[in-house]
Amino acid sequence: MTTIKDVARAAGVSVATVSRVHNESPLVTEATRRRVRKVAVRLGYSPHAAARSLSSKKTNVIGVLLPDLYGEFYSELIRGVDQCAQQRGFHLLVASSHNERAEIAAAVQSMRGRVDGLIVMSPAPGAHRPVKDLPATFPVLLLGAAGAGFDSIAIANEAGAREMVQHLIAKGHRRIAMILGPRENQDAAERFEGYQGALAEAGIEEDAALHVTGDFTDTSGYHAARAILNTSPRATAIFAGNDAMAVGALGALREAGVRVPEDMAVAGFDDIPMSRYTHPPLSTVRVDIAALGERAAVRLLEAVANHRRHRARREVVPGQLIIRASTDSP
Amino acid sequence: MTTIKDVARAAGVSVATVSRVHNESPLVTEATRRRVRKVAVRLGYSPHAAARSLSSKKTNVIGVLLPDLYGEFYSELIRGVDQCAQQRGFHLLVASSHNERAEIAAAVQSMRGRVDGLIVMSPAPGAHRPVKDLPATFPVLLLGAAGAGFDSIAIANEAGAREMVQHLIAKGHRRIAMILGPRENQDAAERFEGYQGALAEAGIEEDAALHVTGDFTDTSGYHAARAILNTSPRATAIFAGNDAMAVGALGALREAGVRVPEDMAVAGFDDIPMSRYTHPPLSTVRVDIAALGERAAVRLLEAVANHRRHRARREVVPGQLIIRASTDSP
DNA sequence: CCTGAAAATGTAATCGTTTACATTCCCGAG
DNA sequence: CTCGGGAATGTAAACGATTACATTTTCAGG
Repeated sequence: MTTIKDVARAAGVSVATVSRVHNESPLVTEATRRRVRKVAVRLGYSPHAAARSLSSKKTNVIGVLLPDLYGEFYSELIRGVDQCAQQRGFHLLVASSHNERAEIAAAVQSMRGRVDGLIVMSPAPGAHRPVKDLPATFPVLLLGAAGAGFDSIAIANEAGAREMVQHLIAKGHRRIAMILGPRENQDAAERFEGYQGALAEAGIEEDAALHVTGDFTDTSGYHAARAILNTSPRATAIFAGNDAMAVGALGALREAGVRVPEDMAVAGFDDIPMSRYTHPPLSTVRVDIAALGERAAVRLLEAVANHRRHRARREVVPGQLIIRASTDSP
Repeated sequence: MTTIKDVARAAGVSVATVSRVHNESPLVTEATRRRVRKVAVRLGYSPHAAARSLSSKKTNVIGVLLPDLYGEFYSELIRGVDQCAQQRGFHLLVASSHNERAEIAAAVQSMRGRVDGLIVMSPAPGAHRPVKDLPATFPVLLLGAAGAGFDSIAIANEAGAREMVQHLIAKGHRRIAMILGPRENQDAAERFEGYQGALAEAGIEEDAALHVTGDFTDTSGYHAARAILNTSPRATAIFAGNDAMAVGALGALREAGVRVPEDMAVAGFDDIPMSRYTHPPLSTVRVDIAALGERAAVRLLEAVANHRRHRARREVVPGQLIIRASTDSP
């Protein structure tokens, strides 16, 4: 591998000059610059990132720590983050910490000296604890759960869920079942609160028999829907904690010969690409995940650039009600 | 930030000893080891990755270079790679190079000194060229396109497509349209070859009017299907170059009141999660993407471990025909 | 108690950059 | 022609680890 020294020697200059050329320093003659560039290309030189970041204390990498990597949600998120990062010359170090406190801590640890900042998506509330014993000046952006003193971006789960349930109520539904997300999952909990809020507002009393717990997978939605079909009096609408479960529910209903939306309305949350193509197309709450990721990256890189004197802010991005055929008639 | 020196001083040993403790060297007394560990924890020390990799010439990171990040394919791939990598203590540096030769080159360049090995997915044949001027010993695994002297893993596109078209022919179809993937995309080209092969075998002559080009997005599939509806005599089956386009096609057919599979059979390729839930469920060729990614990581890490004396191999993973309702009747 | 080899620890060079500081070069003003 | 001062370049000290090699400690065997 050619190093900066090789280039310096071959170009007849010092390493400092070569370094300056590569960092666009104005302190080099145009002639020297050209000569060095040419030699560098000829020798196939490219700076050694580790060495560079050791001495400059910048890695030009941001870490993305996710609870999982399964499904379109994370894929979109990464895409959004990458878009912004790449554009600003940053790389992405991705890690999934299967949601256990210890694993998050380990991941955070092992990223020290590897990244300039961290986007942490903590599904369970308080999972950002391990992040605490990073130096206070280390830029961290929390996605989902907020934490005092931390930058964060969250989805307006409660408001979105509330609006969707209000929509169902407006369509005349009274017995509205909900397929909950995993316990301990913050998004899931907030969406449930929105659901409860809408019912309370409308003076509809809750029936615990209509609350079925899933785990955000389509399979769990399938089973949940079957359970809901056995309620009596039977529910007339299902609000699923996310689209994947709603899709599973649609499958169960089709199998059971239950017509959607005539016999049972179904709504989801997330607006994954697939929702447009289910049969019938799924009403849902859209959150532009890629945009969310991009925004997260922007905010984080801001913090990275400032380092000092950076006030942490909390930001909530609203969802948008998308009404499709699956909730269309009363 | 605490460095190894701080720990050494506080523990009353030399930096070498601290380093040895962290690297599980057997050359330390149990007593010293414990003492150092304790101090390290107390000071919140964790080794600086850049420094470590500068001197040890190992980064414990593998790079994943993808043409894009949109859609479940890449998400699954990353998941598979991460699973293996994480388990072996490696991190993942993800980058998308929007498919242009120059960008790939830039990405490869900027990864020098950052990663121990590279998984490169090159959609266009020959896109691995920029990889060439890495030192010959640098571990690279090509995904998709093969290259002489490179390790590679590819999907059996041609065989899979051929089998699917054979299936359609067996169902009695003669006028089978194909929605092609982007020109220049290797997977797309191979799938087209499989299609042509199956037709030729069956003695069916090709009709260029039945070849519509898309770009692997559902939207392009939608438009392609509309074009296909206007062919005359009208095709009775559509083989889409991937599932996303097949899904788009299904949308167009539903809009046009064309029944699937009675009036028009539809098949795809990839078996994305959504295929199970379309209406009707989509026949497709399954490729276990996550497994593919995992396999890629295994192969790459093997090469990383060996470094020298590593024979490059080419590996092809077969697809599996998944017949669902969308191609069920003649 | 001594000896010497093995075990434990320490010293210092090294990895490839960046960058503060020192040096040299160049050129216009006097 | 000399001088001064900015511009261009060079020198060498970091950065924080790893690791040959050197040194000290330990301890079994005589």
